[in-house]
This record gives sequence, C-alpha cells and structure tokens, in this order.
Amino acid sequence: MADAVSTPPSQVVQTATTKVHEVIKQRILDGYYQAHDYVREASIARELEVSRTPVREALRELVSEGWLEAIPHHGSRVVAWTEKDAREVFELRLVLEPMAVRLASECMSEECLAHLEAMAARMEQLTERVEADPSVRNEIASLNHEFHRELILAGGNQRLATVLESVVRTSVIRRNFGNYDLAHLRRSMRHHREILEAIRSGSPSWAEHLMHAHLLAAQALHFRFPEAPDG
Amino acid sequence: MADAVSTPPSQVVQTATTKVHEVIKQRILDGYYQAHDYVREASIARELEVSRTPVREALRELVSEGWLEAIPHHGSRVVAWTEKDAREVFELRLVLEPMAVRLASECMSEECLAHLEAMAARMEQLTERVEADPSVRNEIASLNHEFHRELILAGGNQRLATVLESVVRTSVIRRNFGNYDLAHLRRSMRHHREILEAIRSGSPSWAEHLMHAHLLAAQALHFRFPEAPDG
DNA sequence: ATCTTCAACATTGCATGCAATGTGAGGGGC
DNA sequence: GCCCCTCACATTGCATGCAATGTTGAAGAT
Repeated sequence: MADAVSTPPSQVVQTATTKVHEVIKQRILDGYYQAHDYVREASIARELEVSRTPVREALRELVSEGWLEAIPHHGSRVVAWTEKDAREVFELRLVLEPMAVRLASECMSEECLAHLEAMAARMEQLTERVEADPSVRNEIASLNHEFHRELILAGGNQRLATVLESVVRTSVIRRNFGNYDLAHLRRSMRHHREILEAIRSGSPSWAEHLMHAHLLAAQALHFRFPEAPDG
Repeated sequence: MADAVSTPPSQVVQTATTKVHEVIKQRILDGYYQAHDYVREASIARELEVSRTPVREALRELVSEGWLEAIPHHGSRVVAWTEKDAREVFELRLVLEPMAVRLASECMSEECLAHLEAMAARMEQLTERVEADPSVRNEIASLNHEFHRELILAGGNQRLATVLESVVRTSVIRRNFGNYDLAHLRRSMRHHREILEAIRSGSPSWAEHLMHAHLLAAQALHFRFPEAPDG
C-alpha cells in the first residue's frame, strides 16, 4: 500500500522535461515538424543541450496527448491529419461547444460576461481594419480562440474544457480567418454578440443554438476552403 | 528538420514500461491504491523488479491520462474523486453517448447490430438469474460496459470513442449494478432492446433520445445511491 | 539479374549513479 | 512557550552507459 500524505497539489515549475515538451509542441504548431516526421531523441537532446531522459519523458507525454504516435523500438512521429480527422473534430465541437455555452449561460458572472463583451467589441473594431491591414487577421484569430476558450471555461465543467482543448488544439494548426471575406467575418462577429446577448437575457437554449449555428457556418466555409478552420 | 520516413504504424509489443503502466492502472481500479495515495517510483521499481526509468515513464503516461496527478519534485498520487467530478462526467456522457448512438444508427452494419442484439439477449437472461445468484451482477455489468462500448465504436468517430473512454474509465471504479433492484435492471434491459430497435428501424433520432433517457434513468439512481454508477 | 543472408549501424529501451529539490525534525534565539 | 533557522533525509530530476531491437545494404548463391 502506498503512503497517504495530504499535501497541497501541483505548482508551476520549469523542468527540463517541460521545456522540451513545450519546444516540440510549438514546433509542431509552427509546422517545423510536419506530418510523419520522426522526432529523434538524440537530435533533440543535442539541440536543446539536455540528456535523452527528459526528451524521452516529453515524447511520452506528447504521445499521450495525441501530438505524436510512438512505434516501439522505432521512434515517435508527428501524427498525420486527414479529412476524416477534421470531420470528427467538427462533429465533436458541434456537440460540445453548444453544451458548454448552455452551461456557461446558466452560471455566468457579470464580471466574466463583461470581459467577453469587451473581447467581442475589440474583435469588431479589428474586423473593420482588415481591409486596410490584412495582418490584423492573426490578432482576430487569437482573440477569437480566447473568446471561445473563456466561454467554455465559464461553464464550470472542467472535464468538458479539458476535452475540448485536447480535441481542438491538435486539429487547428493555423488559427486564422484566411478564407473569410469581410462579410463572413462580420457575420461571425454578430454571432458572438448575439450569443452574449442570449446569455445576458438568461436564455441557455438560445445561446446553445446560436453556438451550434455559429459552428455550422464556420464548418461550411471550412469544407469549401479546406485550409480555413476555427469558428 | 526531422527525417520523414514512411514506415508502417504501431504494433503491440510488451515493454517494461507498458507492464508497469498496466499494473498501476489495475491497482487503481482495484482500489489497492486509493485517492491521494502516493505512488513511489522506487517502491514500484523494487516490487516489479525493474529500474526506476520505466516506472517514471509509466507514471508520466498515467498522469497524462488522468489517473494520477504529479507534484514536481514530490511525487505522483492517485487523483481524488469528488461529487463534482461525478456530475461532470454524467453531463458529458449525457451529450456524447446519445451523439454516438445517433452516428452509429446512421452507419450500422447488420453484423454489428446482430452482435449487439446477442449481447442484449445475454444480459436479459442473466437479469432473470440475479435473484437466485447475485454474483451474476458482475457479469451483467461487464456485458453492459461492452455493449455501450461497442455501440460507441460503431459510430465510426474514433475521437469520440477515445474521449468517452478517457472520460468514463477514470470515473467508474466499480462497474456494477449493486443498487439496481430487479425492476430497475429489467428497465435498463428494455432500454437496450429499444435502442437496438430504433437503430434497426433506421431512426437515429429515436435511438439518440432513448440513450439520453437511458442515461438519465441511471443518473437518477446514482445520485440517490451515491455508490452505484454506470447506465 | 534476383533473391537470401547476415552483419554493421541507427535508434529506442533500460539500469544505475549523481544532482537538485522539497520535507521535516531538532536546536538555538527571543 | 513559540518561532525561525539549519541540516539531514527522502524523493524526484537528470545524465550516461549498455542492452535489445529494428533497419539497411552489401555480399554471395542460385
């Protein structure tokens, strides 16, 4: 039997393993490592000037999280991404995000709602500058991701947030609105506004179905322009 | 950049790490390790006669999978299980399993459906023997788990199956019907039958809502008798 | 020329030792 | 008596070397 000490839970410490973990994950997101590239323990260890041990542990974690796939005695490689994967993720988001919004609208605090409205306002401002300065698309995409994320967390179901994070993150490599024209962007912003209005008016069902529609709209654009993701 | 070799994917190999992984997971399920027990690298290593290295890797994986929580420089312990966790899991199942059944009923093969019907029939037979021999409850629970599992897999959404597996498995430690009386058991069996009938008749919506109701019934029993889980 | 065999190489899997960090107990000061 | 400081111990974090396994390519036989 193991010893049962009752000590406080985790902290935020930077170890070699976490460092390697972050670096590899970022490289996958950046596209530096591409699908089916093998991530070799020795080369990473040399490069980051650590031993193979923390590299191995980081790789194990990345495999468990779905970034890499391990082939025993052969190595770990970046998972490939197929059309089927994209559809699976959309199917899941289509069910989970509306659920999250429903939960959020049942327990939303004024403070959190105000913050979401501020983010929505900021995105709207940026949207009107897209034609003059296309680079703001990245900023909008980042805010959009944060908006959805905060909405999901507001629901209070920690597992739901974790699941959505793990499902979405490995899918959407490039979070931008590259294939949204101005009309589509404005529509997306209106959706955000209306979702918040539904929450403020205390209608979980309204908010839930708006999010569903919001995602379907994004999905329609995605499968017309296979490069553009994210609602 | 990494090398991009195109070799066949994973296999099934038994390494020391996988062995340690299985043992610890089983011990958690068996209740040998209890909530907040620390799982020490050295003691496990001694016990299983391996070095600390594979133990450490197994622990990392178990942390990623949600069985343990790691406290840097202090150790990994079995996660505690609260009432809130149980409610979160139920909320998720309530959304995900009906979705899975809907998908399944849209692409169900005759072979798979026949197998499910056979399992349902077997469970019904066992149900009628419960009063004479209470030990068959375990067998029913096992079959029930397999039934749900197969139904989920039939939907064809691999991610959904993975998510449900990871969400459900860490929650339901004891998969039994300990608090179901005969009437509840029979009702549960009727639910299974009716879900299969809905699928056979080609009505995804019918099947979906039946599963929803099936889970709500289980949930009602669970929160009345906090020890009994699993629909 | 083609297929088979086998040996050298590359890579991961595992063991062990040491370093870093956290914890707790005991002693000294107030 | 209470608090703080320090040091010893327990535990994890990391580095390194060797073993096991998989792969590749060349030599030899047919």
